[in-house]
Amino acid sequence: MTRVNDEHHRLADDDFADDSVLTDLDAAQPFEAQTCDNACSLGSVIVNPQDATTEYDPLAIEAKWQQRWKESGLYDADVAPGRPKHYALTMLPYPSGDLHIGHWYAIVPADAHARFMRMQGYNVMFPMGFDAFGLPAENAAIKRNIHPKKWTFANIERMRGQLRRMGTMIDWRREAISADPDYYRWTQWFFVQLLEHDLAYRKHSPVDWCPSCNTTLAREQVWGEARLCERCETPVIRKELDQWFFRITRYADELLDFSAIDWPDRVKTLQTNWIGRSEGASVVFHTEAGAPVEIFTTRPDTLWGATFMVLAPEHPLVEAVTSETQAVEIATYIETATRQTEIQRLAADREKAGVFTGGYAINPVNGERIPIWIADYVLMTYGTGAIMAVPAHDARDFEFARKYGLEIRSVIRPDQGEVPEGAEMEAALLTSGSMANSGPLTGTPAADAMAKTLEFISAQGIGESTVGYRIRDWLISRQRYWGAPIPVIHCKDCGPLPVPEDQLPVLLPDDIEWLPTGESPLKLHPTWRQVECPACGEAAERESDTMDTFMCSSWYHLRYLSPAFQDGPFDPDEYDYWMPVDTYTGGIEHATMHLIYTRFFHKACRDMGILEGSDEPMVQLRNQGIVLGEDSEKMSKSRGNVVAPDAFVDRYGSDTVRSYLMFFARWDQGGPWNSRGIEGTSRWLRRVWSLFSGTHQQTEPVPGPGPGIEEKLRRKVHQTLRQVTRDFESFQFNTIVAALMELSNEMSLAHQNGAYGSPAWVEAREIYLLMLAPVTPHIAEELWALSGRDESVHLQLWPVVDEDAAREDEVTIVVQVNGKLRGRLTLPAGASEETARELALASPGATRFTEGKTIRKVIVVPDRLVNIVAN
RNA sequence: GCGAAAGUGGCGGAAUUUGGUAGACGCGCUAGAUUUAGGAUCUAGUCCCAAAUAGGGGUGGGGGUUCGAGUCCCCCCUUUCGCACCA
Repeated sequence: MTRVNDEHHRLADDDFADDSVLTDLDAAQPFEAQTCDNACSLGSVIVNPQDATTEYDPLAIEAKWQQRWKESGLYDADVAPGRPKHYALTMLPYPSGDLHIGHWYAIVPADAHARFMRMQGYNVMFPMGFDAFGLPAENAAIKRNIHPKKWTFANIERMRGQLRRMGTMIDWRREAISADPDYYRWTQWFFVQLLEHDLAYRKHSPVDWCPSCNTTLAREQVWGEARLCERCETPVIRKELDQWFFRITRYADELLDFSAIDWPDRVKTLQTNWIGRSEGASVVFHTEAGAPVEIFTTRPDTLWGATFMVLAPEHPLVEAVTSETQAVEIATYIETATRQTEIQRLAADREKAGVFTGGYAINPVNGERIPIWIADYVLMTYGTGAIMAVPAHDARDFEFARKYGLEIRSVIRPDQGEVPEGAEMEAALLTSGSMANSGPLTGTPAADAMAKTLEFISAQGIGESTVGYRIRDWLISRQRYWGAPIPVIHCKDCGPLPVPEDQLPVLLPDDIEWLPTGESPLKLHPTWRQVECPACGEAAERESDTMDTFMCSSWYHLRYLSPAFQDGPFDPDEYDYWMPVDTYTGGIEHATMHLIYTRFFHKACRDMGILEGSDEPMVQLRNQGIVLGEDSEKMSKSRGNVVAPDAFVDRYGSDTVRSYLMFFARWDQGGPWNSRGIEGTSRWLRRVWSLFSGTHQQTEPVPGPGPGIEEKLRRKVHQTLRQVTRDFESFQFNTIVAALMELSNEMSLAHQNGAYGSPAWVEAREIYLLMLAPVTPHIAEELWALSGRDESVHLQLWPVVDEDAAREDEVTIVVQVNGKLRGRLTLPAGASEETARELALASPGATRFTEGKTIRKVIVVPDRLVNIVAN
């Protein structure tokens, strides 16, 4: 999960991970929040020498408050029965070395939202941790000869400091690190539970293997048609191996049910497509060779149009059905097909090719003898690896039939027209129609075709309705060192057995050696694998594969509940209070990986009796977009367009970086970083500072506010409060900052007009600082203190909109003639339709255009507009 | 090919509840003020055409509904993302 922000930081951005980090690593120092003293000595970059005594000095302010917040435990979140809770979670980072701008973009608005919820009165927990197992650490180890553990924990230390500088409300007491034995002990424990509940199994099967990462990958980690490794974009190859799987397919139907969660449609669609449920039938075809072949079809109503059958080249019955005369050709084809997959099935318009096996099957609905072919357009991994081919009504089968001169027979009568003659068809007929040439079912209308056919085949005992899924069981074995060892012992006599719970964790050995074979050092370790069989006591061997790191990240939100808990993966009291996660934020790239795994994991744990309550782990999900480089390209070290947040924090302070990240783009969309744009939020905060720190005070005596000034100020304040509240609720951070900028402009004007010091001003300042608190917590805290408050601004409740004050008492009414803007009227709010109509009709803007015309109609929208229709 | 999202100034982006003043806020730019200086600050301006404040045009293109469309409907184009021989 790792990639808090953009897609594969983990490895594709090894770019990020390796070089950049390692250069500093020897000198890696814990990065502590600056104390006031040294921060002050750094000085402020933006200085107006004339105001040297009162200038905004973000670095000093931020360091001071971060220190105080830490000391006072301001953000500690504890179980408080009876108090409404809010569990705000953001996807944990992978400790790649340095926090980059994408991490800031993911975490800062999530933090602002969490702070807002806290001011709404919730007991908010906002924890953080590290997804610390994974390949970059091993790559670093091999490349730089640093132990993965050392590399990882040094990076964590560094990133922790960088995270602190953000000024978040993270409760660090809850930090969890997946590579910590106290953590992975429980990851292993979960594996054992899954194994004992038959939700984990070991199977010898073809799996995707990345030759560059030297490990197997889950189906979810193989991308695109070219079948590239998700991390290094190397084409994967296929290997036959004994591997561990989790039965996620058992949960396919439940995972399609999103009714209990508020997640973006996009994610729900991605997961739905990934699961790929399709209803159909399985039908058994007998073969002349004897072995029955089961097929899956979504169109059982076209059974009578099946004129041949196709098996995947890997289908186990290929050999059995192949005739002697075709054996050589078949063997050659299989070899070619296999090699093709191994090299990589090259892209685009692969023409369908296949070979006749020489064998025949019997179509069970009509007893016809149909040839059996093999072709690689039939996939062993979907359905049963065998299809009935209905060329008249399937585009692929049609193409294949034409190429090899196989019979095409239409069994659908289109709504208009006749049943097409197979030999004359130019393309497969895919539209609906009634059944034709279909024996007893001929004439069945399209609407009943499926049901009737299913009824028929089930009555005949030749098939039944089934559901096919695209999703496959989750392959979790990795042939790597830096991961949680799969807690299994292989005994010659007793088979694979789980490590007994009292022997967990199975610790990773530290004394490892990297051999150039690319193989996991665990496999080659001289002693680590040697154990006694827990059942018979004989010599046995440890499993040397480790778990997919997505297993670690499937339950980290549970470890945050009680990271030190020793009697189980989490403290049930904490679970009962805090779970489920109320707001989850992170990148969309995990839609079909982490976000589907963690749902499965939660449901599996529920069924194993480990947890109860909500059927879903995370109630609300929101995704942020990606920050691109200034060149509008994805950031990468090789492109040299990586934005380093530290430099901007040094120069402008965290509050400025925070507010700019919230302001510069729609959060869910992201966009290119602009180093000049940040000047805008920097200026804004300096103006806010001078407005509220006292430096804006005029030396001349102020005559007092003019007429209506206070009222106008209050109106703007409460209107802004209404908007900001609503925008926080809907994660519209850019307009929150815009609204605050607008209000400070308005207040500046009010100040010039003598509002300073008036009751309306005092109220405005208070509300302003409260609204500012979640966005820029340090400056808000400092100005709050300067205004004479003793208690932290972050302990205050969110202000309430005074609707009376927010109400406009005068409105501008637009006068249109034939829909075109012709003038404006200022009227008291709530003026009657008659008044508006008459004033509009008499207005010079209108009369100029209505003169000499007949007025046909006048539309009056109260407090909005008057449209005069005339011709 | 299938699925989803999106096209608004030079740029990032606003336009809420319900179709009702398009361009909020900021960047950039222009002019001026101030300053020894400025990548500082302040003031004014900044959709286009046209022009002193009139008027016309304008939200990817075309059509439609409506008194009125960035917003609703239909067709097309473009971009991005996901899936991709799924039977």
